[in-house]
Amino acid sequence: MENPSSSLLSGLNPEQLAAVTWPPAPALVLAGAGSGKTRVLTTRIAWLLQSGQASIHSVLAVTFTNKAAKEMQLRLGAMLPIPVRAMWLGTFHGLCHRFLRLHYRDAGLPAAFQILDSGDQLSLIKRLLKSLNIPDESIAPRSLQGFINAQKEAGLRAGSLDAPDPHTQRLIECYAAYDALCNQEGVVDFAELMLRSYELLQANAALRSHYQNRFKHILVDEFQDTNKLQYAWLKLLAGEHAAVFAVGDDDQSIYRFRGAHVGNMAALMREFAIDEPIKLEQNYRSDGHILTAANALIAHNNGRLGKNLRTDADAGEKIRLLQAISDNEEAQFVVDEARALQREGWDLAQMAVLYRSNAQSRILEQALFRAGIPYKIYGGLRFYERQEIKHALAYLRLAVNPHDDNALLRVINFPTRGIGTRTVENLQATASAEGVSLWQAACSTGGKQAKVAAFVRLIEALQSHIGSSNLAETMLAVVHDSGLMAHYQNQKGEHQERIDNLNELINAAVAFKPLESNFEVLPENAATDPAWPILAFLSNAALESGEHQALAGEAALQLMTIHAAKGLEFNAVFLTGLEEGLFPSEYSLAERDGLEEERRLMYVAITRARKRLYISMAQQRLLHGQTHFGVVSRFVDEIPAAVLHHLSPASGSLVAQQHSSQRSNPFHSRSPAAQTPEKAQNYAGFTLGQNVRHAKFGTGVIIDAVNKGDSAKLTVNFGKNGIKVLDTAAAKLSPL
DNA sequence: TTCAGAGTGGTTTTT
DNA sequence: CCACTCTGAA
Repeated sequence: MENPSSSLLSGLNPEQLAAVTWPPAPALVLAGAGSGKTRVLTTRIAWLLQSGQASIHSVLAVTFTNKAAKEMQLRLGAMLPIPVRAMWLGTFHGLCHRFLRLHYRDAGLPAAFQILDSGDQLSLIKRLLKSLNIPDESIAPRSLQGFINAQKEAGLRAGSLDAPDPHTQRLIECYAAYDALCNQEGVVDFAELMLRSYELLQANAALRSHYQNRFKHILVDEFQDTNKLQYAWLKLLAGEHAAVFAVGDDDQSIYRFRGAHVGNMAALMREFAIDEPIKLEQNYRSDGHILTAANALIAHNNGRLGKNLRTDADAGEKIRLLQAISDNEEAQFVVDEARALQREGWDLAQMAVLYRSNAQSRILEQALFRAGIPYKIYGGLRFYERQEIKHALAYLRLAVNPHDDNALLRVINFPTRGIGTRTVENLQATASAEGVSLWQAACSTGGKQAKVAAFVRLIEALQSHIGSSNLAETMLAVVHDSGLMAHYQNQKGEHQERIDNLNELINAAVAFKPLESNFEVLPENAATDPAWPILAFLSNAALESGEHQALAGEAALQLMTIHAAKGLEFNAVFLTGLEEGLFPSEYSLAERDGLEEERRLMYVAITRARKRLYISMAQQRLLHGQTHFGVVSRFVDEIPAAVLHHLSPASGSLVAQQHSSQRSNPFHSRSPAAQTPEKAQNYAGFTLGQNVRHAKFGTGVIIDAVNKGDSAKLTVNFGKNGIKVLDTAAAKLSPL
């Protein structure tokens, strides 16, 4: 009989197999672009569960984006019949949120605490600065926001900071005032979700040991993107015993500007005594020339952990390089080539146009629009960030947590109900004089002001709705009773989209699956508090506002920044705007190691392409209303000339002669069939997944076995000592 | 209170 | 160039 793990593990290359079946000890997997990183991560979880080494209770798996988390859930669910949603599998912020909902009391938070997204955070900061009489030119709201987030991401509270200069001193004071205000209003920003969780684990020994004992396996995706706080949180959760299994690629670290700390990879190796990372260097995505270019480019960086991608694919086509006279010509080139490829049978949805900054998209858009080529731009305004949606949610937030001043200010006069700046200022004065929230001030002065009183009654009506109806009915009431829907319906002009969005929000409330299935143990307020479904819905909206739903529909050319393209792949990629100053960006050159980060970005861009890669630049470009004259980016010079094919825009047909016949993707793993775990079979006294010790190779884990009469042939992964096949008749193996 | 016109500033982005 | 914020008049 075939052993149960074989179907799970079949099709893995030796490196992947070594990673998937690594014994329960800390490991760092250096996974190059297109090397099957997600597959390794999910297969390892499945293997740990199937071989009985772990239960879904003892695994924690963390990613950065909701997209990645969903992908893992999906794949895992396809491999094993398990209640995936109850697992601690999610984003850093999502898991911390779950933790804080469970332990809100210990964390010092109200049961109805709300999450601030970055827009909410910024408006709260503006309000704070105004109340402190600090003018914008003294401290810009955005810079304070950056300061606060950076401190939190480094795990630092205002009280523990020292000021090297008077300006920083002011910033620190504002930080302290900001935290106080958030506490007063019962709101937490994204970074606070992490920091509060970390501090709670650190301060509460009982809680800490509970979770440390619970999580035997901690798996981390995109580890190179973790910031210092996230790393500290992981370390605290891991305690002395958990097997931290981190997957990442230092060459794809492109988020330093928001706190990512590549140094965490070296720190992990040092602090968890990992001798050597496991390297996944076999690339299953790109043709040879493309990979050659990527390897050569990234070799210009210093301080890499060291990794070189290889492929079994053919060299494929050379990279096509165009120096256009102008940005218009560059855009026209993209249009012509995309059309030509489409005529050859390439799928439009499998082509992408990438650029360094969003500002570059406009001219491409115009050209595509004129040519009638369908396209889809990623990275626009997200659903939950649209103003009509934020307004509706603010009514809801106010209903569950009336002390949320941010929410009150957003909707007290929207739609306009005659409560102007003057009235609001009076409320703010009353509130700060009496040390109460705006809501309380509105309630107490409402008697004198009919308009304010009407607003108070509106919110109270919504509150009573919560007690008597379900989420969907409450949402319906919010959208209509607030006057929002009527407001957009009565306005002439372009408001149909907003109306559609509000209806879509009601649909989302109807379809919302309560978070209950995300908890094995429910928070204490979940069963008793009628507002719980609303809290769940609002949290979900804040944490998952980033999901750009891939629109199913007509095939469209994909336009996005290089950052947004990370993790994606396309048959053909147009990499545009390769000019000094633009890419690498002027900004980056001033920063320490900024150029290296830009080069990693270029590396990410190149490795998105499977079959065909175009690189283009414009000698003349209109930026901020001014014409810039650019020279070719140094990154182009760092690609070996042997893999480049220069195109000349004057030569008529730009499409090179070769036709690519392999459109279907010959590689790519078959997804292993769903597999029910079978009863552990006995192999000469051993079972799959069992940990064993060998005199010479140390401790390892059994990943495969075949019975052979009285003895058995065991395949054992000894971690850094490799994978060995041992005969129980000869080898001295003892159970651990 | 509201709306329209002047002014300003402008990487990358997830949660 | 364009999108967003602020200021002044109706």
